[in-house]
Amino acid sequence: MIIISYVFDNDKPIYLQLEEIIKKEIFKGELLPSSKIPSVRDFALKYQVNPNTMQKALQGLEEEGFIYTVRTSGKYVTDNKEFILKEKRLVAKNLYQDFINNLRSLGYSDTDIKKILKESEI
Amino acid sequence: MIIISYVFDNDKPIYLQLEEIIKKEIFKGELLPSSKIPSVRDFALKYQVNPNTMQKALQGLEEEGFIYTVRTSGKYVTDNKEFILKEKRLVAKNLYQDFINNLRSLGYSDTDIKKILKESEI
DNA sequence: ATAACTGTACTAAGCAAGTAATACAAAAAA
DNA sequence: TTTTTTGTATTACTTGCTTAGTACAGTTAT
Repeated sequence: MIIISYVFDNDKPIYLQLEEIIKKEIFKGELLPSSKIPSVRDFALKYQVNPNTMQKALQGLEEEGFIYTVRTSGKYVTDNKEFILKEKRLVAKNLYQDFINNLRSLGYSDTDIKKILKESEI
Repeated sequence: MIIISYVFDNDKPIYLQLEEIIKKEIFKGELLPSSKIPSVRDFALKYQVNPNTMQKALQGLEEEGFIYTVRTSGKYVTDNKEFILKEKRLVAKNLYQDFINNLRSLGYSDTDIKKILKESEI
């Protein structure tokens, strides 16, 4: 059992942070489609959280369609690769839009923003 | 007295959201350097929050250097225009870095990111 | 002088959300 | 058949934010 010593942000509920972390594992292919994920208790142990907290996170992921449950057997990553890819792209798109909107709310014009993006080296 | 019917996000403390809102008013020049801002009670009324909540927000802004207090007279926006501009740029820079880091955490490579930025129209 | 307005401090109460502990039900494994 | 493992439900605790009320001190306006 690998224990992940993850530092959680105090500003957000842990279960939401867990959702994001696990979702990223799916996006990155660290959790493969159709594969069985660790049990609620094992997963909780791995991330050093309460099993209920982990369950809440996994319920969220199930409602979103990333995982499904076979009762008394376990939880599995969806086999819908297309869905995973689309979600990943959607998240990226939303990150971009939020970024742009935030710059605008600071008072930057679209011309300013284009300039900022052009001059930026990653 | 203009009442702002602002919808606060339940995920974050109201006083922090107020700090961001007022900070943006300063960045945008809606609150000018050296100008007097509404009293704690008036400001609270304007945003429909408890005076204590508003005071907490204004205290935060004072600690950051955006406003200063003249006791029994009122609170004023800093006259340091240079500071305001630098802070605005810092916020923008951090937004950019967070954006890039988030894309990376989704599994996008730097090459992917460059492509995304290049193909994006605002 | 008096009243009104400024920021500030303090206490208490209540509420909501997150977390934790425990117990239950069903299937699989031994 | 018994034990273990799975997900799930319920209940209680804790924490932090918001709200509310009150009070004080100093300046400004009347």
